[in-house]
Amino acid sequence: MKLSKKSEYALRALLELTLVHGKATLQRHEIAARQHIPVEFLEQILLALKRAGLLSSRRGMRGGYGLIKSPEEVTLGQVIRVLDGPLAPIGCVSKTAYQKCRDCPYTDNPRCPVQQVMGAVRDAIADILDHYTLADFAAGSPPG
Amino acid sequence: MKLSKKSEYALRALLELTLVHGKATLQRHEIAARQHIPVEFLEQILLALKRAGLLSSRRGMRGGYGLIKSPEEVTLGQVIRVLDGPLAPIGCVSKTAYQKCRDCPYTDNPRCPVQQVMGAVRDAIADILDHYTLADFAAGSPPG
DNA sequence: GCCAATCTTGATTGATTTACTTGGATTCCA
DNA sequence: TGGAATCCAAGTAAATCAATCAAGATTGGC
Repeated sequence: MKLSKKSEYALRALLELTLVHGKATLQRHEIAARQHIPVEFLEQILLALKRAGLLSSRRGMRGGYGLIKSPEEVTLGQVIRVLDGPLAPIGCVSKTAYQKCRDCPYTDNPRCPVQQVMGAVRDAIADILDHYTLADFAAGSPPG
Repeated sequence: MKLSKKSEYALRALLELTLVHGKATLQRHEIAARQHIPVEFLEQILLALKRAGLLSSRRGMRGGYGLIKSPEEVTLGQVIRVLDGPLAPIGCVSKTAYQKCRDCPYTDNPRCPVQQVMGAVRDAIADILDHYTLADFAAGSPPG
């Protein structure tokens, strides 16, 4: 049940980009300094977020990164899925990346006890993270 | 946000032991066969559950493992913590294994945005798993 | 008392993942 | 054209995961 450093850094980087959204862009070393993130590691995270369509970037001397979408329409769930994959604790209850469980005596019967509990856990996690936007996150207050 | 194979197998093994609770004990190969678990791997899981005080065991020819506690008083949260460690996605929001987060610009200020979201996620997970007993699990119906 | 079945314990392995690092290529602006 | 930035593919060291293996300890049955 762990969040990777990659996802944590991604959230923190997006926090900084949300704070300056509309006003400025930031270079990787600025984000790294503000959030104490190893700069070269941060780079590959920003790149992934860019490929996922969340960030724009600009090379060269006055380059940097900026948030493309408005902070109200990006959820933390989306971000974490980009870097860590599905939120579900187990493949057979994932809604975004379902995977049939083999080697299980119930083989995908929805009455499988493991599937039932983990389905509930997945829903609880997704309920929070898919409703928590970057705007909520930067404001430091839960959505609602 | 993943559940390890170890924890999954532990839950499935305990499911079998719950089903025969009070009536019989089971040997590791019986559990392994019913739940398709590699027997030597299962062994170290059962041992960990025994050390955690959940199982009793008996060596020799008519040996085997049995559930010590009643299925109503063992929660899935307890089981998963034995094998996978804390439920919290990040150390600084764990209640059973709190760890101060260093290298974070907020250094443990409860207003840290990451701490706020992940705290909510931890609570949601624990709310489910710490109220879901082995009895609920074996019955295939959520607690309540 | 001996044997075979069973649990107990610790070490080891191989694959994968994590958290970075390195080295270069490309782009932009002055 | 040169320096400052992003882009991108690999590589690496350490940890973790999922087993596997090899010996020992204990018990029941004969």
